[in-house]
Amino acid sequence: MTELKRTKVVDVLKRSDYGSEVCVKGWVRTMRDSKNVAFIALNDGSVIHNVQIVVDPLTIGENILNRIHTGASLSVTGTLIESQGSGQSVELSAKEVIVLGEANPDFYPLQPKRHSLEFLREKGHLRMRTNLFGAIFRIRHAMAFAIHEFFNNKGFKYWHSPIITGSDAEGAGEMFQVTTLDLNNPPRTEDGEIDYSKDFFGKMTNMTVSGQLEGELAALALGEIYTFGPTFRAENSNTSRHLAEFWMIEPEMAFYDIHDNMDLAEEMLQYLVKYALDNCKDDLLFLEKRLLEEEKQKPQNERSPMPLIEKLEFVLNNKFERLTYTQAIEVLKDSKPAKNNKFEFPVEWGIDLQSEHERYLVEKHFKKPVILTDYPRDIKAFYMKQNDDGKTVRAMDVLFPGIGEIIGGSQREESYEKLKKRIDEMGIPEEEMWWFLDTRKFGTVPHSGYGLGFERMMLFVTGMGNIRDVIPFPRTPKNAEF
RNA sequence: UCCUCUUUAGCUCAGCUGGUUAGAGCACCUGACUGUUAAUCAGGGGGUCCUUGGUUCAAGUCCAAGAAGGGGAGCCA
Repeated sequence: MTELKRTKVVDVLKRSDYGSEVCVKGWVRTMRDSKNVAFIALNDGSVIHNVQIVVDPLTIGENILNRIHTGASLSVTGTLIESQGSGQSVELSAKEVIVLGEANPDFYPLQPKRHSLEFLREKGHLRMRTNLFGAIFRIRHAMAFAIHEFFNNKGFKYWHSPIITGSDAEGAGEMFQVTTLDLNNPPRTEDGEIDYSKDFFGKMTNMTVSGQLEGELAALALGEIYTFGPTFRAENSNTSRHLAEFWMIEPEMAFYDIHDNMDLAEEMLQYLVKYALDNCKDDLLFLEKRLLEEEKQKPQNERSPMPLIEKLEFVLNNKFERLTYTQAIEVLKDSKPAKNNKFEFPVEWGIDLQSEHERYLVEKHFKKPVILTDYPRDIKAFYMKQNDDGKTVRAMDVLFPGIGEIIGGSQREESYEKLKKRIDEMGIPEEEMWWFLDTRKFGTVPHSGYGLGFERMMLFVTGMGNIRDVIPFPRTPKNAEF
């Protein structure tokens, strides 16, 4: 018998040439059987939907059917038929079922029922076999692809900043050290300090916390670049919005001022949302339905203001609100919670905005994404362009409902003197920054850039609540399983 | 790191002011059923009540410490 080529489930479901022979392969989601007929829901990850296999126990045989449980992998050859049931239009009438791999029901942890997200996190090696995580990771792929498509369409060059850095001046948080020294017996200098000249790179090295500084070098040569790679922060952060290893998109553009920067950020975010709506509708519908069911159990005031797809369309169809930090402080001071002393942290010019302040602006006051600019100099990074007022810098943060800061960026300081002065003021060792300063010494130009947290974008698009559920294998304090 | 909540069957959870043999639904096994959609119905097996220590005649239940996990905060993307 000549072997029939496999057809993916996503393609089988589109067909209507009833009577054709078809071969599908996949994993069993559920099996229902009765005396004369059994039904197998088979999924192969190509689409959220299953194909229904109709099995006549006399044809296939009890010894095969007894080996089929949720999670088992099958190769099924059969005839494409119009479904007599109501849940689907096509199904497969099985002629041959081969059990590729059994899944012992005494040990296979996934059941055809709802599991808690916490439980599935502990089964991180299997959770992508569920409808939910299948949908999430198909969308994750689509978002990554859309990012490359967006920037490529605009002529940006995909740039690879190094993962291992010899600089600890990136200024975005605690770093993971990279070393090949024997930790039990490290070489020491005469002073008793660890002698990093004996380390692999001849100096102390760490995992990068940002590819921005090297990205700026590239922007000042190629014009417009973006990075898209993993980033590492050794912060002891235990929240639903932080990971120790996450993916970040960092565009850097020569000749862009802060307004060009904001335009690009807004256009990119809307492009990604549109891409999801255009290409991931089935998965989004599943996520929306799941979210609605989940929220039924919550009190009214904790529920989302609109269903997932409506929320995405809203962001797509409305301009982001743009205002300065100073204006935002005015709005906050005038707000009800401020007047009733409801904010835990009082509002005054100069403070770093707290979560409660950002949430008020985005979720209560403007009710849409907000871009804040021109923050006080003292609460922002050294490389941001200083305004003429001597107090503020040309920073921009994009704030999203439910997520908070999804993008942080700025116009960069292009003046050698001003940048040098700031580096000195903040006590950053100049010998580590000479190459960065050189860009301002030789052919400097106005330029801008920002960083988008990929998983935070994923949170928004999928409507998920915990960042650990939108990355395949989350790395967080005390957790590096799988 | 701080605040707060949780930890009982494979999973999701109930178990009141301490009191005999620890409960349900789902899953699993057996049987019934001509087409099911997380099928249904009947029966069955299944527990170191997170760990350690304490209070008590008696602890799943009260107290203390620890561990793991959730939610919130800080840091940020």
